[in-house]
Amino acid sequence: MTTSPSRAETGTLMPAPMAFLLSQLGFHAAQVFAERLMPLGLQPRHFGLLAHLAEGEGRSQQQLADALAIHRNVMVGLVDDMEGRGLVERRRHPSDRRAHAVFLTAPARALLAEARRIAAEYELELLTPLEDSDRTALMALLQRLARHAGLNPDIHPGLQTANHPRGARRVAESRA
Amino acid sequence: MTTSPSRAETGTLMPAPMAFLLSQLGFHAAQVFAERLMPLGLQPRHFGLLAHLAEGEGRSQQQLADALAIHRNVMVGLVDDMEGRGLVERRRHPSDRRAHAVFLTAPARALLAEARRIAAEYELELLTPLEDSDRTALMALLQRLARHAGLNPDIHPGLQTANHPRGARRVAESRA
DNA sequence: TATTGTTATACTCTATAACTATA
DNA sequence: TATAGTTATAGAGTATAACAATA
Repeated sequence: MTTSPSRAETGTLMPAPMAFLLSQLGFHAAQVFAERLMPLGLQPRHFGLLAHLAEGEGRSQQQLADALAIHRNVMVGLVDDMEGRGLVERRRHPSDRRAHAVFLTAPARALLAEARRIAAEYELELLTPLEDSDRTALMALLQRLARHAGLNPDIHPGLQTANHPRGARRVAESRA
Repeated sequence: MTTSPSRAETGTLMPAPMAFLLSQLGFHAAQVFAERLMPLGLQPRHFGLLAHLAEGEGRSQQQLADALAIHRNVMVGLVDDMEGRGLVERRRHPSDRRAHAVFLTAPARALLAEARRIAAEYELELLTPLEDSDRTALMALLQRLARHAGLNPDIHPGLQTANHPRGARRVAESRA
């Protein structure tokens, strides 16, 4: 082979090196996290729902969907899945007979704890090359960017399933 | 409403605040970039291919697929699409009659220039809250993380289409 | 009339495997 | 026998719209 004049945009040639690097790292982190979660039978969206419920149970599916920016139609399947595995329970909503009140089960709490352990473990690996002062500095810088970008701490853009008035999503293909 | 004991994991409660924030920002940046590219009729993958070809034309589809970590089957459709829009040309490969040599067209160069302008513009917006010294520091920190994570400057994980022996991808759903 | 949960349908995207023509 | 490009098929995931029950 040896035909590799490749090794293109190594940073300097990119018009948006920071955005690209940020995006690369962000997708990579999400990918690794998802892989490590797999042995638990969980996907990031499951983790997101569990973590959110742990902060306050009894919410309706619509409330959960809004909070995580997942479409309610998708939330149905997500709750179906987790209820089938005995991780959440649908109970009667105290004030709205149309809605369900979603609760965690004991096994779900144990599973969430384990998932959090895995997340913390990966966090350490990811940050290995940085000393404490660097980590603090990086965190502060990223938070400033996140704040300016208007990011909501509860919402991960990778889990969004459109709808929520949040900007176009349609893709421009000129294929067929 | 006012029923929002929500506002959960605001950073301190997260087991992996840096990884989560990084991922949030990375997905957000990719999302905004994709939206801004849409008016040009381009998706990030189109931009990736154009940018890569601009660094060296005449490569085979397989070489391009390897370089960008896109599956060759997907590369076919991508090149089909772009060829149909007059952005790339498939010519005879000088040394391998099985392969095509892919080249950019003049309109593609103009389009790539415009896309780069858009990218540079977004980069500035994203980095608005940081002064120059902060930007330099952030860039350095992210590069250290990227290097440690083994990221390839040419490959964006969000464009990967599996196959390439790069680790599992299968998802564990226990639905049906 | 609007909203919650649900379901059905169409559509997009991807994975996988196969095939051909070359190597 | 292996590889480049291509195509076909099936599957996962999503968007959209509709519906019944309730607000």
